[in-house]
Amino acid sequence: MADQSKSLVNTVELGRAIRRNREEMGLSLRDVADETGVSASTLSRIENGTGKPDADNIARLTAWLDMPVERVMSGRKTEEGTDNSAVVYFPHEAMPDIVEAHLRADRNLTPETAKALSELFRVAYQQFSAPGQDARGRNKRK
Amino acid sequence: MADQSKSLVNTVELGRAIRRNREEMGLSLRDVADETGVSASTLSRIENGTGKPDADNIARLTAWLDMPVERVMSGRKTEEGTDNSAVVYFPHEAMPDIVEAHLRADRNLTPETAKALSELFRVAYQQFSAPGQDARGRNKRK
DNA sequence: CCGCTCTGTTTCATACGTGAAACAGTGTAC
DNA sequence: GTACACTGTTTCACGTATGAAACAGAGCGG
Repeated sequence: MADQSKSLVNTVELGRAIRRNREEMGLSLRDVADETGVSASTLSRIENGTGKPDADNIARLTAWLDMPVERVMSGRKTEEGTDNSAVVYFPHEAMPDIVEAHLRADRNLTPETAKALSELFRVAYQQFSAPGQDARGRNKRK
Repeated sequence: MADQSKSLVNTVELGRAIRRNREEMGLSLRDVADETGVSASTLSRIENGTGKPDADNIARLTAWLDMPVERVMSGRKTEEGTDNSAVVYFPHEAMPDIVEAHLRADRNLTPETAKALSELFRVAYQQFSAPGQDARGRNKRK
């Protein structure tokens, strides 16, 4: 009998991800409610990790987060350990953006912390990047 | 306001997949119930497509089927987007490793600089990561 | 025939997730 | 001041998914 007690839905992570994303965008609960079709009350409960959202709402919210559902519904055994399938190589000058995106996606960080870290990283990276050979014009976008 | 009415869970496909898999293996509903932790009655309902299973049961059953949850919960597929092709979701605590790997892959940095940056990042990240939150145990029974 | 064991299905009471609406702060304007 | 508009949270009635148990067959051995 496969462990009937344990909840396979990571409500805490989902809640944190939503709150982070929402605050980053400067949206209210009711704004997100309008966008996703999930009521503000339910959103509040999910962000605070009380109870467990039903499948429809999980689908709506992960879609809104542009996040894979597996991230939240961990029925599968995800070969724990350094899953380097997550490591991808990328256009080199986009590094700060990539890091920033990753930081934003990291629900262990508050939005403020994520922003601070990405700023720190951006500065440090640009400081140290290509001190001598940045003759090649292609640089950070935006 | 995203379609509030439409169900985002493909119960029919899930039910069919389960029944096919189960009959292929020559298992009874109660066998699968024992393996997955989903009761036989619920399994019967799901196989016949009546009602909508909750998130936990979907997780359990897709795991048993070794089927990606996206197959059944079609909130939306990650297709377009702002060049997040390089941005992937990753194991939560592996963030510093990811960044380090990226830095190492960056040809604009000397190995020394890459190492220094990754060290800096690692320290800063661990410093700010996960301030107080821990997994709040929410299993009342067992 | 009866009894037994298996099957899938269907009650049934319970638990709980849900959205609307009420609530409690917090600004901000007048 | 006191209105007003916003915020997040909580209350509430309701719908519904759930598992245990009851049910209805089917197949088989005595």
